[in-house]
Amino acid sequence: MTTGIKDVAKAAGVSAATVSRVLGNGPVSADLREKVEAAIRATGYRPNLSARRLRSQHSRTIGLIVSDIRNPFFTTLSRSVEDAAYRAEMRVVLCNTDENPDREAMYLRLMQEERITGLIYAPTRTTAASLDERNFDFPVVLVDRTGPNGVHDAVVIDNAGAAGQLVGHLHDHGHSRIFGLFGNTSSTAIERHDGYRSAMIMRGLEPDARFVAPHDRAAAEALTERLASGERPDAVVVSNGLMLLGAYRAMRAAGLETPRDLALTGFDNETWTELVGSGLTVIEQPVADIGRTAMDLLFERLNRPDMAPRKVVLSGRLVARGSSARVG
Amino acid sequence: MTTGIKDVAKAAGVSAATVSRVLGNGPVSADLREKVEAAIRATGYRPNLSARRLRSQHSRTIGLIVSDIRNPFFTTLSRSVEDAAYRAEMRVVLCNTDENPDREAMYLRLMQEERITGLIYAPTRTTAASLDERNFDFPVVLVDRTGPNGVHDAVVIDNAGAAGQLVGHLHDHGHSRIFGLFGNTSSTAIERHDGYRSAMIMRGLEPDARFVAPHDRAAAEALTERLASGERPDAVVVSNGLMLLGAYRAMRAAGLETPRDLALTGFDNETWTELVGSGLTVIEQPVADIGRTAMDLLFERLNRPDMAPRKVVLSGRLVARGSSARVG
DNA sequence: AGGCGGATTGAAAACGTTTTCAGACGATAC
DNA sequence: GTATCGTCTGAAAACGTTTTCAATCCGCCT
Repeated sequence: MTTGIKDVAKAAGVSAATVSRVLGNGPVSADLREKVEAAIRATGYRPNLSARRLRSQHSRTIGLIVSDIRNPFFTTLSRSVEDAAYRAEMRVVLCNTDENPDREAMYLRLMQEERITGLIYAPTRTTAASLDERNFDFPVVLVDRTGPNGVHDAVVIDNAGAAGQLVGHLHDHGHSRIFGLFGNTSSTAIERHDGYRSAMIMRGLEPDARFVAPHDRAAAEALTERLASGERPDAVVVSNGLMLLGAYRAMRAAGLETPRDLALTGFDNETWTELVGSGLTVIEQPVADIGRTAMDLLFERLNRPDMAPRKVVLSGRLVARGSSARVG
Repeated sequence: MTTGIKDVAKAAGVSAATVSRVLGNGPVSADLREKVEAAIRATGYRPNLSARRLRSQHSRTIGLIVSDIRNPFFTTLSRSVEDAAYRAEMRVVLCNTDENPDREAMYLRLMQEERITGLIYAPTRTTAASLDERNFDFPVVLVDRTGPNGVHDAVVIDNAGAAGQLVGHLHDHGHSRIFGLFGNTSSTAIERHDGYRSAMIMRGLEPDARFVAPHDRAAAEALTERLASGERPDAVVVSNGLMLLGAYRAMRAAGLETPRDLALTGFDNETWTELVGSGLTVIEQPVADIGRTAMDLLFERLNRPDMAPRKVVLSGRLVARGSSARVG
C-alpha cells in the first residue's frame, strides 16, 4: 500500500539492498547514493520502524516507569530522560503505575514485549523487593527508589542525610518537637524516615513520626489529626512535595501560620513552596541530573554488560526559607 | 535467540498458527487452547510487538505532541490521554517540541515512521498554518490550539469568551486600566487577546496589550517594564500559567501586592495560584476533559474516516479569588 | 597476460508474527 | 449412503526491512 523500500529501489533503478545502505550510511558510490536520495524525495518514502526493528533486533527504545507523571519530580525527570534519549536518537515509552503493583507488573511485561533497549524505573516498595530475582533481558536503572540488595544500577539522593539535615536545621533554629510525616509506598520515604529518626535521637529529641499513603489528602488528614491531639509539635518534616502541599493546606485550615505557629518543611522545591507566605524551607533534589545520570548509567551498562552494579548517590540541597525561621 | 511463537508451538505440539490464534482469541478448540496456554507459561514466551505490528499493520500506538510536558496543562493532558489509551490497550509516544518548528517537523516525521494509529497534537502557530495542506495517513486531533480552516478535528476551550469573562469580572470589580500580557507562539494566545480586546472595547475601555515569548522570564520582564512606564494599570490579564507565574514574581519584585496595588489574573488553575496571598483569580480549563474528548474524537474518526471535521469547544470556568477583589 | 584484492552491488534469506488458503474431520440433511 | 456444510487445524505466504553471501568490476602487481 504505502511506498516501501522496493518502490524507491525501482524508482532509482537499484536494488533494495542499496537503498537500505543509503539509509544506513553503508558503502554506496556517490552517484548511486545521489540517485537513491532523489528517489526517496520523489516518492516521499518513510521507513517503517516496525520492520526495521524486527529485522535489526534493535528497538532503540527506552522505557520509563514512574508512579505519576503529574508528580513534579517525575515530570522533570521524564523531560530530562527524553532529552537525553532523543539526543541519542531513541524513543521513550512512558508508563504511569499510580503506585499500583498490578499496573507495574503489566508495564514490565509490556517493556519485554517492546524489546526495549533499557529501562529507567522508580519501583514501588513491594515490587522493588522482588526485583533482584527477576531476570530482564535489558538493563534496568533504578531512580529515586531502590531495592534492598542492588543487582541493578541505581541513582538516588542521600535521603537519610537530607532528612537529617532538615532536622538539624530545625533544631538549630530552636525547634525541638519535630513531627515527621512520611509516605508508605517507597523505599525513599523509609530512608527519609530513618534519617529523620536517627537525627532526632542523636540530638536527644523524641521521634514522632507517621506513615501514610503518599497523597496530599492523606497527608492533610494525618496532620490535622496530629495537630488536634496531644501536645502540638512546633515543626514538621514532610517526605515529598505532594504531601507537603496537603500538610500546608491542613495547617492553614487549622488557622495556623508558618513559621509563627509551626515550622513546615519538606522535600521537593516546587514552585509554590517559594511563593507561599515567606516561603517553605525544603530539600531541593537535582532532578534533571538524576535523569541524565540514569541515562548515562544505562548507556555504559549497554556497552559493558558485565560491570558490577553501581549506585550513584547525589545530594539534595537545603533551601532555607521563612518557614523555618527562629521564632519568639 | 529468545523464545518465539514456534518454540511455543513445538512445546505444545501444534502449529504456529494455532498459537497465534490462541493469542488473538481466534477459533481454537478448548483442549488445544489449554495445551498452548500451558506451553506459553512453561516457556515464558513474550510476543514480539515489532513483528506483530509489522505483520498486522496495526501499531496500536497514538502519538502526542506538545510543547513541554512540564507545563502543567500538558502534564495533566498527557496523563488523561495515556489513561484513555491504555484503557484501549494502546501505547502513547510523547514528544516535546519546545515550541520549535524544527523539532515539530522531526516529530511529525517520526510519527509517520512509527505508523501511528492517530495523533493528538498541540501545534505551534507557524506549523498550524500549514497543517491543512499536509496529508497524514493517520487522523489528527488538534488540542488547545488550532489551525485556521479546520481540516482536522479539534478540541479547544472558548478562549475569547474566557478572556472576555476575565475582563468583565475585573471591570465589574472596579478595575478599568487592564493590561493584557499574551504569548506569541500559539493560536490560543491570539484568541485570548482577541477576546480581551473586544471585551475592553465593548466596555469602553482602552486595550493595552503586549505579546511576548510564552515563558515566565519574558512575562516577568514585560510586566516589570510596563509597570515602570506611563500610567500604571490597576489590573492584569495573563494568557497562561507559566507567564502568570512570571508576572506574579515581577509584581512582588516591584514591591506590589495583589489586590491592593494590582489585580493579577490569568489562565490555568495551578496549585500555587490558590495558595498565594488571598489567591489569584484564574480561568480553570477542564484539562482532563480535553484529553478524554480528544481521544474520543480520535476513535470516532478511526471508525468513520469520512465524517466532516468537528471542533469541540469546552468552556473554561472563572475561579474568583482574592486577587480580583474590589479595593478601596 | 593473468591473478589478486578491495570496493560496490544485487539476490535471497532472515527477523517473528498474522493471515490466507486449503485440507481434514464430524455432523447434519437428503 | 452420499452430499453438503461448518468448524478446526496446519502449511505457507506475507509484512518491510537489514544482513549475508556471492558476484562483478576495476586497478594494480608480478
